[in-house]
Amino acid sequence: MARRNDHSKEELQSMAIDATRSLISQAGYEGVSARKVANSIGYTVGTLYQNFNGIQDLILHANAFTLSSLLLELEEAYNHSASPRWRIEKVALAYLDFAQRHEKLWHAVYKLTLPQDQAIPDWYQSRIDALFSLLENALTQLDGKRSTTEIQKASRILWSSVHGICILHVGNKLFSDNIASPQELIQSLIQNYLAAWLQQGTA
Amino acid sequence: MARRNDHSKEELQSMAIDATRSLISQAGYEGVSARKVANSIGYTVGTLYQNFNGIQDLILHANAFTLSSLLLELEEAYNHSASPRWRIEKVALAYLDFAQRHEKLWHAVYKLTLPQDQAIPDWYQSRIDALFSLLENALTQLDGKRSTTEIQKASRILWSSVHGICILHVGNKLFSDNIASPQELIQSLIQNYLAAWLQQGTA
DNA sequence: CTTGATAATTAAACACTGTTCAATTATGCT
DNA sequence: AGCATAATTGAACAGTGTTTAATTATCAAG
Repeated sequence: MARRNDHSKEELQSMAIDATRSLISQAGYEGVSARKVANSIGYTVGTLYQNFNGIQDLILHANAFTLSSLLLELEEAYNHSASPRWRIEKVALAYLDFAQRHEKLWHAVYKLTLPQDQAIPDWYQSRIDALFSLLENALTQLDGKRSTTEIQKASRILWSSVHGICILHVGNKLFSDNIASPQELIQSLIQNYLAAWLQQGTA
Repeated sequence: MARRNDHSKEELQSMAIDATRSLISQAGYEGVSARKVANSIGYTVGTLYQNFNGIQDLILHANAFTLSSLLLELEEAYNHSASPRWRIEKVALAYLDFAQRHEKLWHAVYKLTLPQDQAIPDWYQSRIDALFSLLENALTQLDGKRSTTEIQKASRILWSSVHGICILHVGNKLFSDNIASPQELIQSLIQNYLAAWLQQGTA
C-alpha cells in the first residue's frame, strides 16, 4: 500500500522514536533493531528508512528525548535549592538518580557514537549545552569573580567527574559496594573540590 | 582436517587473542567479528568456538591484555615519581595518555558488558584490583592516619573522576577544546580534591 | 467518474553478524 | 595397518543494517 492515511509523516516518526525509546529501556542499546521498531509500529523497515537515516539516526532522536527529560529533572533539582553550593550537589545527585532510574536510556546516550564524518546536529548539541549551562550558572553564583574560562573549566571537571562515578557505578565497574554509596562518593567529591576551588579563588 | 599440528591449543588461543587485539585497535570494538578473527589466523569460526565461549570471551581476553599493559605503564609512572602527591598526578596523566594512545583498545575494556548471569573471571578481576591498589598505596603514603575505608573511598572518587574526564574527552563529549586540555582538567581536579582531602584529615 | 501522476509502502535481496553441529579428516596409539 | 580420538570444517539458522524495484493507495485534473 502507499500513503495509508493512518498516520502523517510526523506521527509516524514520533511513533518510531517512541518505539525506539521503549526498546532501549527494555533491551538496552544493543536490543534495538530496525525490524523490531518497524514491527512494533506496524510498518516495514523500508518505511523506517524513508523517515530516518538508519538506526543510528533513530537512536539519536531517542537520545534527544532522554536528554530533554534529564534536563527537566536537573532543572527541578536546581530550582528547589536555594544556595549555589547546594544547587551543584543536588543537580549532581539528580544526575545519578536519573542514571539509575533510566539506566538503559541513559546509557544509550553515551553508547551512541556517530560516524567520524557525521557532525552532531544542532538540535542535539543545544540540549547538551543546556545541561552544562546549569552547572556554569551555579558556579558563577558561587563565585562571581571568576572568569568565564575558569567557570567553564570547573564545570567540565565537575561534570565529567560526577559522570565518571555514575557510569562506573551503573556499569558495576567501581567495586565499591562495601566501601561507600555512589551518593557519598559524589558528595565527597563536590565538597572537597569546591572547598579548594573557592579557597583558591580568594588567594 | 583435524589436529593440524601447525599450532598447539595454546598457540592457537594466543594467535586468536592477538588477532582480536589487532582488530580492535584498527576497527574498534564493533569491528571485531568471529569470522574476521578466524580468517586472520587461518582457521574457521568453528575452531574459534572450540577454544572460546563466543566473541565476548575473546574480547575479554583481549581486554585482559590491555589491562596488563595499562598497569605496566601506570606502575612506571608511579615509580618514576618520588612524592605520593606527584605519584597520584603522574599515574592519572599516564592513564589519560594510555587512553589516548590506545583509544580503541582502551574503549573496548569499558564497552564489554558480560551477560547478567556471567561473573567476571578472577584472573580478570585481579588485574583491575591491581590498578586500584596503585592509587590506594599512594593515598596511604599521602596520609597514613586515614582508615582503609577512607583510603578506598578517596581512591574510588579519584579513579572514577579521572576516568570520567578521559572517557568524555576521548569520546569527544566534553566540548572543552577551547577551554582547557584534558591534562589541565585532571591536574586541577587532583590538586583541588587532594588539598581539601588532606585538610579535612587534619581537622 | 475515470484517468494519470505522485508519493508512500512493501517485500525481496545482499552482505554481514553470532552460534551450533553433523560430517570430515588428520593425528597418535595399539 | 587399522582404529579410536580429537581437531577442523563448512553448512546451516536466525538475526542484523541497508538498498531498491515493484506495488499500491491517494490526490488532482480532465
